[in-house]
Amino acid sequence: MSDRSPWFYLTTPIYYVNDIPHIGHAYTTVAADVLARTHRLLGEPVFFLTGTDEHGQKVWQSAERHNLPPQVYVDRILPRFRELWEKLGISNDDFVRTTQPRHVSGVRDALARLQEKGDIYEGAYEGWYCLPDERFWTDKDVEEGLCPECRRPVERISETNYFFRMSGYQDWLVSHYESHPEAVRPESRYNEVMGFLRKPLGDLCISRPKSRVPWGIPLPFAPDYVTYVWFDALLNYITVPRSTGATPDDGLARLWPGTHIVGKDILTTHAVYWPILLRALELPPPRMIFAHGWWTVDGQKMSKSRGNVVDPVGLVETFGADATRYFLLREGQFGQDVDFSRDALINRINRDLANDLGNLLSRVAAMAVKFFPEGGIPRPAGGGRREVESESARLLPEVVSRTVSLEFHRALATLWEFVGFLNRTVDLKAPWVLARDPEKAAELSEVLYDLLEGLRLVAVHLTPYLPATADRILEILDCPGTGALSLPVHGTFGQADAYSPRPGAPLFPRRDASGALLSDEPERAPRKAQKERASSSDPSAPASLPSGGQDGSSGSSPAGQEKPSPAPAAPDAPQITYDDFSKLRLATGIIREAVAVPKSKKLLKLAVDIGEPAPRTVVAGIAGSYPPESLVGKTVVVVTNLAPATLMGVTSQGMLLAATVPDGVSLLTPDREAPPGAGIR
RNA sequence: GGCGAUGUAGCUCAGUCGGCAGAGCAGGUGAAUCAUAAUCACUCGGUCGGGGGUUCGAAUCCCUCCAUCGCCA
Repeated sequence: MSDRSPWFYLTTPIYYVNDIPHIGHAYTTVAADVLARTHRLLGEPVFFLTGTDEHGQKVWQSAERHNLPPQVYVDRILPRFRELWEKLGISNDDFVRTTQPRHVSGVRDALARLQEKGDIYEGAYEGWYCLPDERFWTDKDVEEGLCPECRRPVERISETNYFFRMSGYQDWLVSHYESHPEAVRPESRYNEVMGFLRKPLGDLCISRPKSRVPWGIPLPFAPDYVTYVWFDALLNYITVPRSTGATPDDGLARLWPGTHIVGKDILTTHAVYWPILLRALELPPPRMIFAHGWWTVDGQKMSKSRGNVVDPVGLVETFGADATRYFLLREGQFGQDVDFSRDALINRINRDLANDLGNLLSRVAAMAVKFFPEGGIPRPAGGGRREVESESARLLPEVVSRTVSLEFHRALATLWEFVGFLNRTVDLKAPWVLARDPEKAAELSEVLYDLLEGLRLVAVHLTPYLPATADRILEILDCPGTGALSLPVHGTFGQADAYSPRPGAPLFPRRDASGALLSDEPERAPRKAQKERASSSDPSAPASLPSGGQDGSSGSSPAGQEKPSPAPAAPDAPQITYDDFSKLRLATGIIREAVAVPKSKKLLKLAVDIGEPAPRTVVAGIAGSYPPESLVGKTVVVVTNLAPATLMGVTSQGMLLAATVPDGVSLLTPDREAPPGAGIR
């Protein structure tokens, strides 16, 4: 099999569906997303896979506790991950679940093959078993009857199981790594793996008796056993490629070998067991395994028992997907541990995103419009000094090469070097001075073109990291990407013919120390006040960080500013004018009929009387909070000039206003009786 | 206990082949007024963990001690 498939096949680990997603999951997946998007930007065919690990004892037990069949249970908790990836803008090409038939059959095929080759044997095993960790320990490991890893009690278990013969492949693996030192990174992890391989490898237990663990893939040759979750999970990296071709072998030949991004905790599994398993299946080893570091929180290890687990959903909701992505990859080296703190996050947002980048775009776009109200700032003819061009040619290729080698923080630092250069250029060229002298009009135009073109290049190179922000920059520059961007086509200076930018709301509003938006800062400099804020300003903050709009936060704003923070309802929501608001037509309406929309869990079809000759049909996603019969006769608030939309086959001619509350929604209703169709302002 | 790594400015870190100690953030001073009180310039700040050695010359190479971390047992 050729090792040089043109495809860039990239995976994250599949996440244990029983876990609550935390910042570490987000870290791995965002990093992989940036890498995948960069390779796409370079014009390579990319297959980016993530997914969930759904078998095993813990899932089975949770399902039992919820009184649900395991499959129903995992279907129900799956959205925790899926929705997080959606919110974070993850561009995976496929999503594997270990309960999918394509995976199950792939695992069974692999097991049957190993069995035929004689790489699997039956053996007895006796040892101490830690139920929560789902692993055995030897007598030496166990201290006082407690699991050495999690300190919970272990139990003595003796059982017959199936084992995978690994020892026969050890020499091969060592020589493979000796000739491919780049295959495990960073280097310190490579050294660890080589150290691990200096000692003889034991065989790997790959089964669990069904009587103890009923939730898994049955062994094809021993139906009373299920496949051990690790073995099951690893194989996803090839069961999915198998499912993408006309035949399994076609699909595999196209995509495999892949590149794996994993956390440092699962390095041995991926760098030792997995290549050997592949070898036994006569497949080549992975191209590269990169083990990244862990997040600490305010200098402390992140753990459930400490209660300091950082919730990525809260981060995205408070700070936005792009700011979160930026922080994750900018704050530390990808191979090493990094510390999370709310102060550091806010600092990155204010300094790098708002001040350096956002403000650069604001000032350049504002000057372009001010000095050339008709727009059309052309690409300067001929040569001349092109500092921006040469600087872009010096720095931007490095941004790409750093990214491709997974040095994300250095890639971003380099891109920000260019941003800083553009800011310096503004000060140096002082367009506002040029603008005072009509004879300098040509020079002014050239300077602005250079800056705008520089900003376009920033946006293009930002695409993998901050996709939504990159789009917004291109929109403001009025050169939105025509479909897919490509570095060879769009990545060099001088591509745009002319600029007529359209300034918009700030890319990243500044935040105060509590994280609230500072959209309209008061006259009297609050800067001193911020500087003076006690370092112990929010002793209460540590644990639950940004788990949504905890209203404690605005009250604890520094220096006793009583000013209510300007409603940070939607973190990235631009400020609107009264004109904007007045476009909205709101009216009271009385619900005359309410029925469930067939096949929908959330939607109700309502007939709402808003004083028009006939009631309007409005489809509302409130079935979770209101039984249909409870709604008839209720007075509600309707947006009446919303463009109609068809949901589940029913056309809705408006929408109801409702507050989002913890357990669903709460409809807005007038405080006193109001007739249908009363206007609302 | 074995193997490996790390220790550089208040913080986070870069430092190639041995050749005058660097960046960002934080601190200080000033300039500018296009911009989200943003930006820009200048500046303060280091016994390169301790000790010893090699060398004309050591953050860099060698030895040793200390501290921290990782993998394994």
